[in-house]
Amino acid sequence: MITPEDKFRSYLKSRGLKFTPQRSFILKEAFFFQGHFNVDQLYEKLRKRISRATIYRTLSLLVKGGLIEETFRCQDKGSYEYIFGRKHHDHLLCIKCGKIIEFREDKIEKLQEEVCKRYGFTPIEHRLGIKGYCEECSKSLKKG
Amino acid sequence: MITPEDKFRSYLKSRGLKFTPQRSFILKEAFFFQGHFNVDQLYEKLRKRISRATIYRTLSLLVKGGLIEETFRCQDKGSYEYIFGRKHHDHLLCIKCGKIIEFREDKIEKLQEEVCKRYGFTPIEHRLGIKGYCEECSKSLKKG
DNA sequence: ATTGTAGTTGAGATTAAATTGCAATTAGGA
DNA sequence: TCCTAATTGCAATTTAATCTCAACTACAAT
Repeated sequence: MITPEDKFRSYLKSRGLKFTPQRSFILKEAFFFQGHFNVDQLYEKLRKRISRATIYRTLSLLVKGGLIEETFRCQDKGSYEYIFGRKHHDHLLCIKCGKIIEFREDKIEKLQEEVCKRYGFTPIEHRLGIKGYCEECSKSLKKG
Repeated sequence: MITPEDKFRSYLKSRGLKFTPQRSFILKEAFFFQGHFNVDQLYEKLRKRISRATIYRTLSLLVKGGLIEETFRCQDKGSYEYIFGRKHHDHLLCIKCGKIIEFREDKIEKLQEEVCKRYGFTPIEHRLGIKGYCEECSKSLKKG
């Protein structure tokens, strides 16, 4: 059973890079969020031990290593998501309360492949985000 | 037949804002690109007449007025697209040559609506971008 | 266990995008 | 034509993100 740390370590090793305590802490904290997070949230929890520069540098490595992914931008800040061991999914974003709903729709994935084929396009990654109002916020809009 | 200027003027009027020469020029230039553009490209063509600040301020108004749309970010710069009088579409982005291919796939749109219904979600807008290699770049990768 | 070295870190400087404050200017209704 | 609130350009500012560099350290070779 391969752990996130195993994966990160082997990515680093393959590039002649080192597994440092800072990188270990950042990996653990990123995992702790179990989903979406941004640099500020991470920095807030690690500021006593780790500088912003190192956080930025490490996030970039975690992306290259396939452990996290940059998702949509939120208020002009880069936003990340832990992807190790998780299936690909897309997002609904509530523009009122900020809630993020993950969904997976295989038919959409299939259709995307078809589109790519149609254009001779070789897809590497894709991102689908739908902005709107979540169920609760839709209701409160109708009422109020 | 309603023109882009009509639409922008009526948006401005509805908010008690003014239709200035600067706004007129920016609207025309944005339209001239017939598709995707960023602030730099616009500024390059208008620098003699219009300041960067005004371009940023006007783009924001054009977005609110429904004439342009912020699309994906490209190299950390906001990128816009003229949408007035055009149908919604999604994008394929070549990460090698930078080419942008627009496509429209109604089945994907339909499926998105279904997903939203499933979650009681009221969609306002969505964005689907697929990154990869365009036909030419795919070929040159195989060769080289 | 020791050593050597290439990679890493933190602090602060730097870059670049985008926003803001303000005095001078102007659109457009009265 | 006049009046006023909106707009503009400029420069200063803000903010995210990157970079520089001296001090430090992981880790492989010895």
